[in-house]
Amino acid sequence: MSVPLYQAKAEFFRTLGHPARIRILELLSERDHAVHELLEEIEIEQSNLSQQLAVLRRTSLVVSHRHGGEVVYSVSVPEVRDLLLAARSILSGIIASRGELEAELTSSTRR
Amino acid sequence: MSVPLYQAKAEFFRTLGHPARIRILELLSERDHAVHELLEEIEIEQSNLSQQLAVLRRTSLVVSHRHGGEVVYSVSVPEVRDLLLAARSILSGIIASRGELEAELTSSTRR
DNA sequence: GCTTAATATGAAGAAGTTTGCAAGTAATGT
DNA sequence: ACATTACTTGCAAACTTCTTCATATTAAGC
Repeated sequence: MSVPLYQAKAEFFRTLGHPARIRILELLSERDHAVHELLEEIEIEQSNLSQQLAVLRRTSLVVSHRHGGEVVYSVSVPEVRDLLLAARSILSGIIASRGELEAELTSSTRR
Repeated sequence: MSVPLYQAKAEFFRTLGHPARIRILELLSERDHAVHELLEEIEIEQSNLSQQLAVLRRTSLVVSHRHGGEVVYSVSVPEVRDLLLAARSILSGIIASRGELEAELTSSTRR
């Protein structure tokens, strides 16, 4: 296994490690969106959105096409959707067990 | 969908966004390892490894058990393995198409 | 050609992460 | 008890990422 693979993987995950970028990918995995449409859905400054889109473009997770006045973005890798779903299920598992633990620690049945 | 979910997802991915942490998870998803065993596999200072393990512990992705003199780590969420595999396949897709592109741009068949 | 809407880029400060070092705790062998 | 091996923690310096503001680019409508 080539040495810098871990590096590449880490970078890939770091790309996903931002709330705005996650939302962008979720919106785009439903359907293509123009930038101003994304801007309506996501609570973020215009230039910031543009920066986050640039990050996703750099890692080739999305591609953009000019369509008249608008720039339309789409996910270039459909499997990203599965990855987001997998992450969601892992996360909810973790949150659920954390919740149980907390409930146990907080409950008056013991302590 | 609760508002801070994107936040939680982003944090989750950020946890995976470090080469050492990826390697740790890959090693642990093969089998449990004591810290000094991980240390042999991963090129990193001992205290740094410990910090990265702490990060993974905080997010509940791994758990540790003292076993005599050693501390043994294990993945607490088996699905992490699938996630890493999914990421690998997406990544290699991206890298492959980037490679093609580069080959095209570099090749003397055009330009 | 000028204005406007849509998007991108650059730069600077704030915030967050990583790393290495020194010091701390814990169990084990002698 | 003391040295040793195995690990963790605290902290400051170096580095990376985020956010915002101002400024550029690009196409469309008048």
